Formats: sequence, C-alpha cells, structure tokens
Amino acid sequence: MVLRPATIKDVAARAGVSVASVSRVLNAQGVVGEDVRARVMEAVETLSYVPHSGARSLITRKTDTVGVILPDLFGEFFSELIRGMDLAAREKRLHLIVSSSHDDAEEASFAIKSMRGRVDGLIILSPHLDAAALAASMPRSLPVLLMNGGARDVDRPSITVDNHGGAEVMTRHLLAQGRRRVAHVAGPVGNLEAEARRAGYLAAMAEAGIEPVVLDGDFDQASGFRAGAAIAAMDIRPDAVFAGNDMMALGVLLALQEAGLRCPEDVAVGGFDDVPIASLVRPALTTMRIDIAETGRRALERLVSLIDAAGEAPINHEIVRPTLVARQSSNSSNSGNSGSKSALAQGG
Amino acid sequence: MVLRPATIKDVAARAGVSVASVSRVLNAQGVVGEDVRARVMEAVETLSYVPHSGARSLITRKTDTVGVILPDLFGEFFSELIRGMDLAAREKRLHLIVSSSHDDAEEASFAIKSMRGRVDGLIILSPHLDAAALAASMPRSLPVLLMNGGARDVDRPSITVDNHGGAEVMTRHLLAQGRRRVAHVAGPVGNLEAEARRAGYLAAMAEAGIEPVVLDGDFDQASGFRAGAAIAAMDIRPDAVFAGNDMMALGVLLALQEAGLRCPEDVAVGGFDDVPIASLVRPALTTMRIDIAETGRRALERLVSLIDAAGEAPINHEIVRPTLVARQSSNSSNSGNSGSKSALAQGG
DNA sequence: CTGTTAGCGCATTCAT
DNA sequence: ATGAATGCGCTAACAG
Repeated sequence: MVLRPATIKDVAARAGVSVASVSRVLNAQGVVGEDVRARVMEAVETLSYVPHSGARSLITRKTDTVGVILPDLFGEFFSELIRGMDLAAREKRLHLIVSSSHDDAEEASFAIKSMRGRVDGLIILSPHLDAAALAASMPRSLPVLLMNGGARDVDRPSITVDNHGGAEVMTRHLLAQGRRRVAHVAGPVGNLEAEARRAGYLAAMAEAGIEPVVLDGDFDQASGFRAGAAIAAMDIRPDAVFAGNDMMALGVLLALQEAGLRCPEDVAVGGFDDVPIASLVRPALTTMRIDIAETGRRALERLVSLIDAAGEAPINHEIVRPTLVARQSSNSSNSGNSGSKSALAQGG
Repeated sequence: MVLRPATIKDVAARAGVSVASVSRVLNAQGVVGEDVRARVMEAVETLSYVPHSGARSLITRKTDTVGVILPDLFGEFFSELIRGMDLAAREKRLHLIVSSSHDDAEEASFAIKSMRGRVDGLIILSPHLDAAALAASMPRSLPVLLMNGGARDVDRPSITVDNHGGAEVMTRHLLAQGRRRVAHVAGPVGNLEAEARRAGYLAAMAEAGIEPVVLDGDFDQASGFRAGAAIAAMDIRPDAVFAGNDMMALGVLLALQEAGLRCPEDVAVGGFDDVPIASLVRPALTTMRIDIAETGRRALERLVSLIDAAGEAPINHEIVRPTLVARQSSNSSNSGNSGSKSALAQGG
C-alpha cells in the first residue's frame, strides 16, 4: 500500500533527462533549456515528487531546520513567542522543531543533544540551564541563541529581557502611586528570570528605604492565588503587590477579590510580561510589557544570521527592555474603566 | 572555526574498529564485545559524535519526526494541544515540527507539501481545509491524522470534537436555566468547527421552538466583545449568550460588564473549549470542556500507530465528546463564588 | 563476534 | 546546455 515515494531518478527517467538536469531545475542552479525544464516540471508534478531532505542535507550540510528548546511553563507567553518565531521561520523557509516541557537542566540537555545533527541552529529558553550545563551539552560548532535568564554570563550570543530593570521600574511605579508596603510574589527558585525580577524589586525597595516582603510563587496562577490569599490575611497588609509575572498577578487579583478587597483601592497589583489576557481582565492589569511575538521573531532572525555567519559573528548580548503599561490595577486616582473599551474595540 | 562534525568513520578510527561495529553499538543491534563497546563509547564521548540524522533516514526510511499543521488562531487552545503532543512525542522519542498561522487552505497546503519528506506522519488542524484541498496536497503514502472540523467526511483517520453535539448540550443547558432568548456568537465563516457549533445551536433552538439570534464573530476576544456590546444594546435583549469559544465568551463577559449588565443575573454566558483561563475569570465561565492536552496526546499516539501500521490500519474517526462544566456565568440560582476557591487552591 | 562493502537520494564536479 | 560519475554518512547484508 505504501508506495515508495518517487526519487530524483524516477523523475529523470520520466522526463527523459539526467538526474543532474532535474537537480538543476529544482534548485534553479546553472542554466537549463526551456524544453528540459518543462518536461522536468511535468514529471515532478505527475509523480508528485518531493526531494528527500535527508539526502539533500547530507550534501548541502544544511537541514533548513532550527530547533527551539522551551521550559516546562507553557501558556500564553510561550505560545506567543513561538508564534513570532514561526512567522519569521516561514519567511525564511525554515522549519521549526520544538521541544518543550523541560523542567530541569538535565532534561533540557538531553533535548539539546537529541536535536544535534538535525537542526542548523538552536534557540534555547531554559531558565534552569547555567553556563556549565550549556557548555556540556553543546558543541561549539552549532549556532545557538540563548534566551535564558542569565545568558549574559555565558560565552554565547543571547537575547534577554531586562528583568532586573523592569522589576525596578514596576516597583518604583507602585511606590510612585503612593503605595508603601509593596510586596513581591517571586517566581520559582532556580529560575534565573524570576531571580532577576526579585533582585530588581529588592533593589528598588532598598532605594526607597522600605522593608521588602517576598512571598513564594512558581509563575503559575495558583501560586499567585495562594500568595494573594496570604497577603489578604496579613496583619499589616501590603497596599501593593508586584507579582513576578502576569499569571501570578491574575491569581493575586482573584484572591484579593474573594477576600473582599478592592483592587486598586485597597491593594494595587502589578505583573510582568503583558500576556494578551492582561488587558482583558478587570481591573485591567498593570504590567511590564514585552512584545513577545516580536521578540520571538527577532530571536529567529538573529539565529539565522548566526548560522549564515558560520561562527564568524561576534558574540553579543541583546537586551529587550520591557516598558511599563499602567492600567487600572495600579491606578491610584480611583474610579473606573479607564482605557478598557478602546483596548478591546481595537482588537484584543 | 566551524569544525566538521565527527562522522562514524572518525569514531571508528579512534576506537580502532570498523564503522559497522560503531553502528552496532549505537543502535544496540546484534552482539558486540565488551571491549569494543567500551572503546566505541569512549570515542563517541571524546569526539562528541552524533549521528547525522539525514544519512540515517536515507537508509532507514524514517525521520523520527512528525509534523503538526496549525491554523492561524493561536492562544491557549493550541498551546495546550501542542503541549500534550510534545509530551507524547518525547515518550516515543520523536521530534515535533510545527507550522502554525495558516489562515487559508492554500497556505496550509503549502506547509503540508514542504513537510513531505521530512516527517514520518502529519497531524493536521486546519479548519479551512476540505477534503478536496487535502487530497490535493497529500500523497496517500504519508500517514495523516486529521483534526479538522469536517474530517469525518474525508477518507482519512481523524479525531474530531463533537462540536454539534456540544453546542446542543450548551444551548439546552442555558435553556434549562430558564433562559429563553439565547443568542449565539458564531466563529469565523468557513471554519468547520465554528459552523458545526452554530448548527448545534440552531438545532437546539429549533427543538425548543425558540427563534435563534446569531451574531458574527471570529473566535477572537475582540469579536466577542463587539458582539457582547451589540447584545447589551438590543431592544429585546437576550438573557443568555452561547459564544462559539471561550475567548469570545470572555469578550462578551467584559462587554456586558462595561454595559452595566450583570452576569449571570441579567445575561448568562456559556463558552466552548474550557481553556485554562475559563475557570479563573469572574464570573467563572460555564463552558464545554475538552481535555485539550489529553486530546493532543491521543492524537500523537494515534498517528504513531498509523505510522507503525504502514497503511494497513483501518480508517476510523474518533470523536471527542466535550462535557458541560457549569460554572457561575450560567448559574440561575443567583449568588456567589461557587467553586472558585477550590479550583484555584488545587492548582489552576 | 567483527570487518568489508553496497547503496540509500541527492548535489556537484568534470566532461562533453 | 546536458550527462556521467563521485561521494556525502550511514545501516544492513554478507563474509569471515
């Protein structure tokens, strides 16, 4: 039942030409006569021939494929990111192999190894992976773009978000709203992004000379909910919460609501990432915006240029600076629905 | 700078054995002496050798890779789905090539063609693709699992959601809450899933002998918002809305809220999919639940069995029946916070 | 148990 | 402008 797919030989035979001519037609190499081209095309069509990518890559030493290693956390952030990468990959006619759900460095290393030889380059987002683990699992010959939290310390090109700076901006913003007891819900321990955000928060609090309050979280909504409930129950209750990411901020929001506290009146809330849903909840969530899809696209494009440069490119570390998006959840001039209508009317 | 990666020959040379032995060790084929195995492993290690997947697939006729074609719509539904597939793929030691953002049949066809030859099988989710387009872009020799809306009509194995039945259940549920004027916000025209849901709604309304009201939407939050605003402004205002998916339902929820209407008191709302956020908004959203990640995992596993069966498998159409999850947004016995705490405490 | 060898499908010299 | 021949890295069949 499963017919052997047509090979270049079959095409050549049917077109009455040599395999070399078929190859030339298909790759637009050299010059080919009009009649030959036509016959080849006809044969390709009727045999529905498609070149064997393996055989081709054996010779060209390219796979036209790039790999993406993602952490366990999924949700809106990563799907947006992949979307951006996918769009860029399509334009460059590249394929995208994804491998997600790696919850520790070992798994991520394994995934990296298993992709070697089948991709031309790799984009790695594994907040658990440090320089040592990375070096161990990758040959220098494979172009790699890091999007890890602590990538700046590593001898590899990278794109990273300025988590520390962003956290400072957010914390200062909450303080500027007149809030004093600003608490922080931290991301998972060992996650470099989470730690940078926490550090930024601590720096801003120290700067303001206010005692910090840090609660544990893991970047998931549920942990934000628990932290929010804990905050609501505190004797000396914080009047603002900076959650390590938007999903936790949403959890905080709900917990506050269920505890009968109003946001922003009683407690202001800020998040990080600006995932699509952030502008769609009520109160709309103040957050640090990262243009996620665009960052994904940039990442892919940089990886491509690394591949093209064949190791001759300088190793530089690009930094994406998140921008503050002040919405309702941190609004101190009380009242209403600011901006929500327009945001949605323009198309979520 | 870019060293040629080590080949099997390099390994053989360093280990002082033949390439055949190296191959045997690596593939656990045949029997190999302990000393040889050790020397090979040592050489593999120090040369950090990794087999060239192209060369291997040339001879084994397998790529150990499966492709996934996704539509333009992204967001939580598809990221969950991919997550499920990815998990299953890892267990089976397969790689996953994804190609998303196809907003029409032509683009999807192109993506399908471009994957031929580099995957062992394909999972296709393209609600725009009909039988004809599909047949045109795929050779019978490639195992394919369809997850399109109208896949039951096609001569290919499939997994589909019972959209029609689910829509009936939801519509009847809203009617059973004592609602009479139940409106429907439809998904994009030409999308088979959307059309099945609309048809299910119409059927249930006809059954109840009530005049249907259908508003246009495109599965995006913003379109739900617009529809919600329109509903709020109607002279004879509906007392319930069944949105074609959860994201539109969220939009409806917000529009109602901004219009000063209460949900569920004034207008009940139901969605479809049960994306993670559905249980986390307030009022929590009543919806038709599909275990998305599990469905993704099933899909991948079925594709694998199709591949293993090498065309000898019967073509069957599996149907996933969504189940009603009645939450606050459709609750007629008014009042509160039902169930929200437990849902979150258990881990969003 | 191990080595030799053919050939997978293709791009690419080198001839013509 | 076209064809014949070579070899990419690997597995498998065959020898030994």
